Amino acid sequence: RRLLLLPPNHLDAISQEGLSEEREAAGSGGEPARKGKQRRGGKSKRKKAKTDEDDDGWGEEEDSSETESGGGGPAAGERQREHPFIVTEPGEVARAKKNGLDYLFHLYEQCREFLLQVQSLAKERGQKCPTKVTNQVFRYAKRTGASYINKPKMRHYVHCYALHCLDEEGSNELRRAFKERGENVGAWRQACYKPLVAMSANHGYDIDALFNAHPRLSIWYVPTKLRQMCHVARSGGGAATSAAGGLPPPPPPMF
Amino acid sequence: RRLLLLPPNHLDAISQEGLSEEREAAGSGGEPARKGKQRRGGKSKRKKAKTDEDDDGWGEEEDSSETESGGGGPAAGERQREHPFIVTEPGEVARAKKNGLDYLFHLYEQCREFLLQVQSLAKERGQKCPTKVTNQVFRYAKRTGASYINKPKMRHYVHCYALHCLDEEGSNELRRAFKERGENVGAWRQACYKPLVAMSANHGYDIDALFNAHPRLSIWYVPTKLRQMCHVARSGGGAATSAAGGLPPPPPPMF
DNA sequence: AGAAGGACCAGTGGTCCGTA
DNA sequence: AGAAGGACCAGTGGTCCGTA
Repeated sequence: RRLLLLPPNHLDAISQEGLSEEREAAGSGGEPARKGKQRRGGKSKRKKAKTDEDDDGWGEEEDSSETESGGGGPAAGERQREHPFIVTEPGEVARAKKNGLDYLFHLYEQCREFLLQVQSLAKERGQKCPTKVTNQVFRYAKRTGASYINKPKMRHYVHCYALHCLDEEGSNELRRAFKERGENVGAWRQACYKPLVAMSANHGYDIDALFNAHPRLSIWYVPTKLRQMCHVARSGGGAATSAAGGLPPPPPPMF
Repeated sequence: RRLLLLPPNHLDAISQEGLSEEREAAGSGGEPARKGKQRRGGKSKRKKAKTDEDDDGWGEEEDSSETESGGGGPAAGERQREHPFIVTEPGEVARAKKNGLDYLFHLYEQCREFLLQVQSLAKERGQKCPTKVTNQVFRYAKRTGASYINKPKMRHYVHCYALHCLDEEGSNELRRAFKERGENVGAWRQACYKPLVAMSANHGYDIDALFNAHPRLSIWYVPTKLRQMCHVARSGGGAATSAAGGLPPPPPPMF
């Protein structure tokens, strides 16, 4: 069951060791390992050879077509990243060093499971219990081996996941349309904002309420840009722009 | 209406100016005002002469009995603080440079009003809306002139306020008993923990649930020590201490 | 060019400890 | 001594920008 959650090309504990070595090597002499703006040098991450259990049918590849370093795993000095996403239809499996959108959404479900575990641990220990996917959860995910999950990525696509949660049909249609047109992931991502703003209008443009009403979505922070777009839509959506003085801003057109 | 919320001895805008001067004087030469561990020197706060409107019947004094500086307001170089709390019965007004516990609890109600204002502003502006009394709320309170409200003080007595909210009768009895015995505020404060832990037992020792069930209490963070005490009570409250290996810790005796 | 993510940064929750 | 609160600090939310 757990293995089904692994990504097609995840990094493993070996990478963690690589990181550790890097960290230790940095503090030469034992001083508190200054973290100046320049801490980008050391390249020592490694990728492990893919094992059979890792093939979970989610995307597959990254094996024989390993060109950059001849034989086995990549040489030291290569920085391993997740493959970029491409716009895929629902159910479509991405090929050729790409990841599909089903996999993207799957990462959000994984984060939710990590949150549930962190919550469960916190309760056992009598500690504060997070209600959202926090830094603590990302750290836990990484420690648990899910090194392919990171905060910037998850935050970047939250609103895409939101559309998937709130209007799966609409989300699916959008994916098909953008794949058809050959648009890249960035364009699809941008297009996910509009239907969400439209949905928020039915709730007085309260995007937080919309997120909180959905149990799998409520654990995610509302992205700043989406909140701003809903605010602008509420304020500027009407015919005329209020020319009156400062105080009570445009009333929300509720339902 | 607003004036009724002011404390018996609040500081005012003058104090803020004093602080500003202090801050500017610190950065001698224009460098980024280093904030080393030593930033404790400058004394430049001032207290303003009390005006008639300030007499709101909450505690009164600090007027003619001003001994330390002869005539009018205190001289520059005096650091003004709120008067310390003393244990008072419900309805009892503290005298002689002391503040009573009704006033303490009143501060919590004031913070709630400041939170409501911050929330209202945030919603108007389409910004994140705090659900708790955060740093932002304390900053807003201070800016609005409530310089007598500060975070360490409010956090220090949160559990006392919790008892007042959740069991006003019990809280009142405790106050009477501790006043009778001539106990100081610290002793009364310590005594407020126990009844709360006992109440939490009825909710599976889930102190967060207890806080969240009360609308005026739910806006306050659960104090670390109270959470720990509830955890200890849940774990060690039973007859025997589990000698078994690590994993599933003591089950909560729920109701 | 398009995209993934290490690392930074302003402001947070939490509370110590120099102060009165 | 008992108590109020300025100021510190580790770890947060947020995302930029050097990287691949």
